Amino acid sequence: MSQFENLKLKNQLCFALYAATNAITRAYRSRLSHIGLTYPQYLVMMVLWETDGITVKTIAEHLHLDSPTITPLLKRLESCGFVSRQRNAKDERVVNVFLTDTGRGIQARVADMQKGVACQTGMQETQFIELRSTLHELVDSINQNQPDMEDAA
Amino acid sequence: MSQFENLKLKNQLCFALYAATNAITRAYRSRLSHIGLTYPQYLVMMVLWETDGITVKTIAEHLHLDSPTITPLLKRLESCGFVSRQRNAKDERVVNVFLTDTGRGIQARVADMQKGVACQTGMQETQFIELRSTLHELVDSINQNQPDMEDAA
DNA sequence: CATTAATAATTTGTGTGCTATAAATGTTAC
DNA sequence: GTAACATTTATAGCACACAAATTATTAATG
Repeated sequence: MSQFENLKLKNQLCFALYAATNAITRAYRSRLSHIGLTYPQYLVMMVLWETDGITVKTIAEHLHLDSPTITPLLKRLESCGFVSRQRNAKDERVVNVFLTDTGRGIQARVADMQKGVACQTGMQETQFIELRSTLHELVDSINQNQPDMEDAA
Repeated sequence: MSQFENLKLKNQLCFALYAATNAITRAYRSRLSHIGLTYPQYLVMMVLWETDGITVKTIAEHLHLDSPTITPLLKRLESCGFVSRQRNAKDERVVNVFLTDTGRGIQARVADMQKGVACQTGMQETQFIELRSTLHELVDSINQNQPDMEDAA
């Protein structure tokens, strides 16, 4: 047993997460490219399919990302014809994002594609659900225990 | 129950992974910035602490990334003084990467920092190990079931 | 009412992560 | 021994993800 056993790559939970996310994103990438979406764009579309017309800020909150991250992403989605962005008349600071007919139209194709990836993971339903649940707990836990106060320790 | 229940964000395993990886990377980012490393750079350093002097290709294989991805990363590590890159004399296609004294010297500080993140996850040892194991299985499974043959389906 | 504070979105700059391609070197076939 | 092929790295360009700063608008305060 070496010193620094905790710094071995294969013992790291963070690396296991990192590698798994990269792997599954790669699995989506080739399939999504046929539809004309990137993986984060696919996530945004899922948010809009659930709730059309919401604001940039709300989309960012759903994805646990910042507005600056998704602003250029939404512009690309708009230039591809999947969404339209409209500044809110009542509060002109706000931009609402709406699905176009095209954006709604690809939903069935995306659902098919999604099944393909699910197969590729080769995971049982029960294990799938448990893993998903554990990961959501992890996210909540990390966000609650944020130090945040910049050098408070 | 709506049609397309499988396309809801909160039901997605991939999004749970994506969000968890983003959250844990953020947790590392603030801590690593004091040391002068980014998160992927930290992963490379862990590889080198285990095996100094290996090639660019081998590092990439350990991290499940491609050489073009880590080449600029290694250059930044070199300009920060953590590693040195040396072209192999026997086979001049190959570049070996070596730790500098500085690169070796930060290992203890990084080990301390790592404990802080482990606390922030608020995870029990047994759950930690099980999650890590499940994720490694998932990565193997995705990589084995690669379609790969470009439109074979 | 005017000034200040807060909020929403964008802009800018840095660092990945990928694809595609090129360049350099090594290996093999003839 | 030279041509064809494979391997390794580097380069260029696109798309995130974030921090910090900016702009525009609204809300809050005296």
